[in-house]
Amino acid sequence: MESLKVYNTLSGTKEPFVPAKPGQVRMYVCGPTTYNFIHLGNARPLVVFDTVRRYLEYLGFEVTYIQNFTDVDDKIIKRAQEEKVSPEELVNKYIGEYFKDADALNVKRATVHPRVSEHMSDIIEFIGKLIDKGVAYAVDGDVYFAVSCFGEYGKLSKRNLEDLQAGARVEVDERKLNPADFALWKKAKPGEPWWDSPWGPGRPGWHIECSAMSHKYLGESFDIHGGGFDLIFPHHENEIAQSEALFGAPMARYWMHNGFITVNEEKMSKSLGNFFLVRDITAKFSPQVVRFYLLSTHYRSPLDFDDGKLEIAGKGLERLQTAYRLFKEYKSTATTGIERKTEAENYIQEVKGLHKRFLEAMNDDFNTALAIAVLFDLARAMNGFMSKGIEGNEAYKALMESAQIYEEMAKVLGIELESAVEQKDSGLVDGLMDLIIKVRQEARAKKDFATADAIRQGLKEIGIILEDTPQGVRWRYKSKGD
RNA sequence: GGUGCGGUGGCGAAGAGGCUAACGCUGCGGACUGCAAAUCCGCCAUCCGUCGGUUCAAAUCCGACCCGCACCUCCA
Repeated sequence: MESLKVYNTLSGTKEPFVPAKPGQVRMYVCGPTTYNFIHLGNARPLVVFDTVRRYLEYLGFEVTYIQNFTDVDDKIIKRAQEEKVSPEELVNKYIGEYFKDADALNVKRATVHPRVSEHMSDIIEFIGKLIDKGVAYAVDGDVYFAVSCFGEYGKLSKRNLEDLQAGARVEVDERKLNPADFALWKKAKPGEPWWDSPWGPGRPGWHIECSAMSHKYLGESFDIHGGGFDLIFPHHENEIAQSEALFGAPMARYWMHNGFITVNEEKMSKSLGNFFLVRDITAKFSPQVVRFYLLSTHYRSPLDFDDGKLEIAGKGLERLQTAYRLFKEYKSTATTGIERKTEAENYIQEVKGLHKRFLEAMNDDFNTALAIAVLFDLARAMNGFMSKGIEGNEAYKALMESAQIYEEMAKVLGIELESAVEQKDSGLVDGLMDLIIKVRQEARAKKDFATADAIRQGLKEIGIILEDTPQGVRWRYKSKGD
């Protein structure tokens, strides 16, 4: 089987994935600027790279995962002034809120979540070294990186300095040596937060934080650097310039970029104002559905958002969860019967084939859309096997094995197989339901279908679904969308 | 203007030289059922933006064109 391949923005091709240190993966993902709740566009890289991480861990790599918080920034200052709170308060609030959303989406915590405000000395030191190296210069309190000193500038975004100048939409600052030079340190303006530095009071430019912090936690050269497509230029291009000019080594071996979420085919962004907060979406749909939806398209493709798409995702996820629920029931009521060894063996062969297809999908640049398709195939295989009423030891073992593989796959994708509304809370409810079902069964036995249907309908209205199956009566809580 | 990505059934979405073009939703037919639901079985693109070309063979490669999107400015 082909081993893992990763699309590298730097080369524009899929490359075999080989980390610098065998068995270990060091990755850095650009995190949000914490001045608001996160929106769906922010959520995509979280879920995508969390899935990348989960798969790498599944493959047995030890993953060091760093995700920063940009907590020093113009927009934060502005927002803090508007809300009449200090930038610190604002940032702490939204970092707390960030974790609520990320946790709900099943995004694992990073190994470290470094914050700019807590790494000022690292950043200042980094800038100092760039000046010493002669690739950065200070001009009355500001410090700029001299792009012309870095010969490979533009290699990530595939542009050269001439192109950039031709397309420049920003007014030229006469103090810069080259119009494309970018700020490493910005002189403090009145009323803004500032830190002391050798160049006077000020604060870091946007790009330097990632160079300084990734260096601190992952070293001069690490394996994967991830983020959204829109960070390729200028953010990641500038990070490369800073880090590689200083260390002379490739900053990251693989650069991965996720596509955008669009709304009516237009990019969802804060500046366009067409964004949807994760918080507002999860008020209508379960966070699990949101995660499932985000993974249902390959991470590099654009993904259009509207409620209808989430409804469809919800139905799909429910199908997967139903299969798992049926398995749990089968497991608890499994009986011994006639051995059907051939069927069991055929089944397990099919399951193994599906498992292989799942790995192939994930190995092909984390093709979660295909991986999910395999999950559907496995769900159907399990349902089919169970519905045949095959019994006996071999069948039981085969089904247990398939369910274990099913669980593994779901875990790699971070998808919960047990619906959030599934928790059968107390014995009291179970007892009451047994009683109600018994009464209804008596009505059915007497062909009093009016009563039976009224009970079923009534339960539905309070959120409980009854199903009369050949195997008996089943009940479950209604999920969002039912 | 420069750079990059994409156009696959009613919808969403995989596939990137050669099995009947996955998978999900929807729809239709069947099994099961008092009915409903769930589940299972089957059907639904002679065709992959358009026009040419390469090839024994193309949705997949090449060229031109049309359309959409993104980046070049803060943005995931």
